[in-house]
Amino acid sequence: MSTHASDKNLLYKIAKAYYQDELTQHDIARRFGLSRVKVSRLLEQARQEGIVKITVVPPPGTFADLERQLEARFGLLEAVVVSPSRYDRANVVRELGQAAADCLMRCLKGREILTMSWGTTLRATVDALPSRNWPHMTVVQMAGGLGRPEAEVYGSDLTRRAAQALGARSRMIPAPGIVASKLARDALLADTHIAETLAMAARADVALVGLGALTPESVVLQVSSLLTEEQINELKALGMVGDIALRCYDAYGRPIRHEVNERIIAPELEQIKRIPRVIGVAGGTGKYESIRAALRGGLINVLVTDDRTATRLLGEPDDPHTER
Amino acid sequence: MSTHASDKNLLYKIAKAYYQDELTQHDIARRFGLSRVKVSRLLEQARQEGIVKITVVPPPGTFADLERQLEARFGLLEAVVVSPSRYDRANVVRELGQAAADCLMRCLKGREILTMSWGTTLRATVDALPSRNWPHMTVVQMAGGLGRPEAEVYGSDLTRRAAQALGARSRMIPAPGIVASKLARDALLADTHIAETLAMAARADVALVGLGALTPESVVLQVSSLLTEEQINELKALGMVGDIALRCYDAYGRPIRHEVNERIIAPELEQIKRIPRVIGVAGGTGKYESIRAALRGGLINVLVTDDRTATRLLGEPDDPHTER
DNA sequence: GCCCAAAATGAACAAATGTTCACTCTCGAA
DNA sequence: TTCGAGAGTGAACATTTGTTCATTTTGGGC
Repeated sequence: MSTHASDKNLLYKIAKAYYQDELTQHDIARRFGLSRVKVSRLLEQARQEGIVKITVVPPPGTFADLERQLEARFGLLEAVVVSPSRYDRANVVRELGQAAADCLMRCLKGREILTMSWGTTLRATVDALPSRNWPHMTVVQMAGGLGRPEAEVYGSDLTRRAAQALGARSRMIPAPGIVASKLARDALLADTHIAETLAMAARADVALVGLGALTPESVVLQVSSLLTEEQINELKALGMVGDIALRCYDAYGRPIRHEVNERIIAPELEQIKRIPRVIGVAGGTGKYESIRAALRGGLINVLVTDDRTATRLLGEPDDPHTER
Repeated sequence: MSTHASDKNLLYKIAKAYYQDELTQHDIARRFGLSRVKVSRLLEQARQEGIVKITVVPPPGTFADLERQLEARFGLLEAVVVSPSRYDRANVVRELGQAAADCLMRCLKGREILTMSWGTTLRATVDALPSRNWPHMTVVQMAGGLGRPEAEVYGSDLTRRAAQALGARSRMIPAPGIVASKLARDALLADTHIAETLAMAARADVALVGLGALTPESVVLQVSSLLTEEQINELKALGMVGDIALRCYDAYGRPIRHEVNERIIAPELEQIKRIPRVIGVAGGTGKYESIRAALRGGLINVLVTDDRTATRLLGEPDDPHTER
């Protein structure tokens, strides 16, 4: 329903008064002898008819629209896309870490429970954390450690360093991530401290996780002492494309049923999904399938990645399996 | 204070979410893990920094900006500018009448007291009134009549016709506008009905008035039976440039002190100024000085005129005497 | 490490805006 | 004329947004 000229003129004058002169609808109503409700409706009409145009200017050199598409497509709370200056693994990881740290800091206020796994990307994230003094925050280790206990890269190290940077309390899991048998795990879970720590991780406000993939660097694939070649092949055969905190998932982000699950010290995927904010950080070559799966399965709701991966993720047709 | 790229990116995403996706600030806050207040502030910043641009598109073929300038310059509630198809007096008056009728109808709701003077322009206005059924409205004659009582153009005629068109009650002044002596006027004002009608006019919600000018067609100048040539010259000598409902004013819209005032049956200019909405209708050649004076003196707060006069009114330097 | 000024924060409040719903008005048909 | 459908209206209510102010946090100097 279009209106004739004199009506448009009124719409224009009211819109000018509202958006330009910043009068309130109440004032405009009094001025023109209309009711406030009517002014509200006329403004609505002015927007409808394009008399008022609101544009949001994309800041140059950012990937805001790519991010918005990712958010929309995969139902994310937020997507963060970085454009690495070089695409070698070390640099991608460093820049992802920086972006993830920014993104994390933005949503922390200093009184939350933060849980985190470990991995190269998260290490870069921790390295990029600014220093704070947040005694009311707790950083909780999400999964048991891997590798030899004296190797500081995995296990409690990142949690400790993150807590230190933020001036927060920390809560460690003094146990390996994969143990030799279900029995061994049950024994460890009988330990009050370990059980409570896992419970705490499960009810964290924010989780910060890396997305493992089937690349040669993969942590999971390297612990040959506990996972045999055969078991790894079984997992692959069951469709495994990646893991979050040792919990393996298939191409749709569904947990893989396998005996190995019973030997892992970490929250289950279903528990992780219940955490309000799960920030997944991953990018670079080889992570694509794992990220896609985590997105499809709704395992994470914030994604920090690089522009190439982002573009690739959007390059596919829509997919009915996508959950969120 | 400018911000760096990643901040702008956040501003952009929030602005998009707010203005484009129409999420509430509350939702956006939850989504990005911020407080609502912060989102409000970031949006403010986004507008400041020009990330959000709001434009109001002027509808073609109207004089909205001319109107807005008039409003701003003379502190009007509203200005209405028409562009007559031809500039002969008859046509200008007809189109002014149409516009004035629209403007009047827009601010009437059907329960007000409307008071009106008379004149050719107001006649055109009344002719353009649509038909309504507003039994709770009252149309009050503002000034006594002029000319021979049997001539229907002046006096009560317009008031009656306006009331009829609107289905409203009417209230007439059964008396001439200018009488022979102060004594005669006092006698008339002793009449309860006349006195009450004038009082009612003075507390009207809306007044509709023509602006008289010193043109040959002027009604005031033609009533030679009551105003002598000499008196008219005296008025001119005192600076008279026009009148509203027989009340003469000078170039700054100030009332002119003269004996004639005491013989007029109409509210004083000061009383008219107190009416919340005084719509002045005038345009075409010769009305300029009178309009300018009425605007300067704040005698009217809504002006309906033609584009040439409007342009001319804006063409002058600012003037410290202007009141509103 | 400690301290301070300045900036940032969010809870509580105040204002502005949007929405609903019962009612009124208008217009056209009978 | 009367009648009724449909549009239009604004009071009351609900929601959203803006502002203030006491407090916290931050960054920088020592």
